Amino acid sequence: MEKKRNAFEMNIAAIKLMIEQDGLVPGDRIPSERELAERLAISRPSVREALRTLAYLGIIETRHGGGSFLLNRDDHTYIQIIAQFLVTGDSKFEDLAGTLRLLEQSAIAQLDDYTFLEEHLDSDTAFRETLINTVKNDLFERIWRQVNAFYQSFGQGELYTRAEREALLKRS
Amino acid sequence: MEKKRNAFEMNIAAIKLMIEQDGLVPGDRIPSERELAERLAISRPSVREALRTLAYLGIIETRHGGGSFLLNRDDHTYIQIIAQFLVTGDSKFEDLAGTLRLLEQSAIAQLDDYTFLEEHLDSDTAFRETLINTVKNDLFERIWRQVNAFYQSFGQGELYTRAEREALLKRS
DNA sequence: AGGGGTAATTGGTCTGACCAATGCCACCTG
DNA sequence: CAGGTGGCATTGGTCAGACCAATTACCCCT
Repeated sequence: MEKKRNAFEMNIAAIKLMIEQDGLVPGDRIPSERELAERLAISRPSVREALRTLAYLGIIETRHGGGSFLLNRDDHTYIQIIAQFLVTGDSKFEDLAGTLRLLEQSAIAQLDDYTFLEEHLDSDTAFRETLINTVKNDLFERIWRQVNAFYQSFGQGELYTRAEREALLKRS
Repeated sequence: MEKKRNAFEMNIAAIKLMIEQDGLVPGDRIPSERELAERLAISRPSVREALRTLAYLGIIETRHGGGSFLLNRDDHTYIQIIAQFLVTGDSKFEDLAGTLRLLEQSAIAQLDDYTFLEEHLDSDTAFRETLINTVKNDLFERIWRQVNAFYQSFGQGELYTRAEREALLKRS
């Protein structure tokens, strides 16, 4: 395929290829930085630049003095990375509240039984937390948690009043 | 809060913070590696490890001899990069499709006039793109775009059939 | 056999150097 | 004066080597 990629990306690809060829599985330790440098015929700084990126992506984990280990792909660290860049910059606070309302509205729309939600009408956080848990979708839940965490970091209060919570349930 | 992050992630955060404080916008050139090292009081290899990661994520672009430049957010390729490492199970894919349906459902729920959407019933992508544009919420739109880009990277086809698109409009 | 301490291993960081590509600017040439 | 053209400064790309810090492995002594 494209062999015009720069050296850095080729190094990442080479390390990935070596992991596959060595038959390494999540949890295994990958060769040390010095050994990788020797096997790939590149310097250790170059190896480190590649490993640091892989670690940032959640592909591997490095332990000082211990080594680098393949991570389980189910750790879902990728969504954290995505969220980190989603919430940076110029996202206004109104966007945060609005996005939360949209997410929770779609969660309510697919509810068939919502009687147990009435038990949490008194607490804004418990109400919304319980609501999101009814959606059996891990990605959706993680997105909501990130947006909600960012919303909370602004130190704002409740998203809905009690009357609004009651109205949400009656509308369905 | 979490200030126990390792030095590498703090360097990335520091560079991102400097970009914001300097008021840099996409297209601008960021300080040279040597200048960054001096301003952040770290070594150039450490700066490079951070910059290489940012470049791999598509946040910046580096030109040999020219410098490093901020890229437009829309050009970020980290979704595809991460997807490259996650192409294993279809369980994740189900989450992607489900999340997209939830997001778009909430977009439809707040529509009052949807006649112009009928013009795009023939195209799945145009239909959903137009739908999201009706929501005047930058953060919501960005989340949708990222999830949709992730979904597309799996090479799947349409999210809805034409009949489903028509049903979505009639239900409102 | 168990515990403790030391040495080897490994990641973390830095200094310094040199090469390669780019960009700028003065200089030369028509 | 206009345009090219060469060289020099800047900047990224890569490497070698060194030293520190944390962990691990192993040996030795009890």
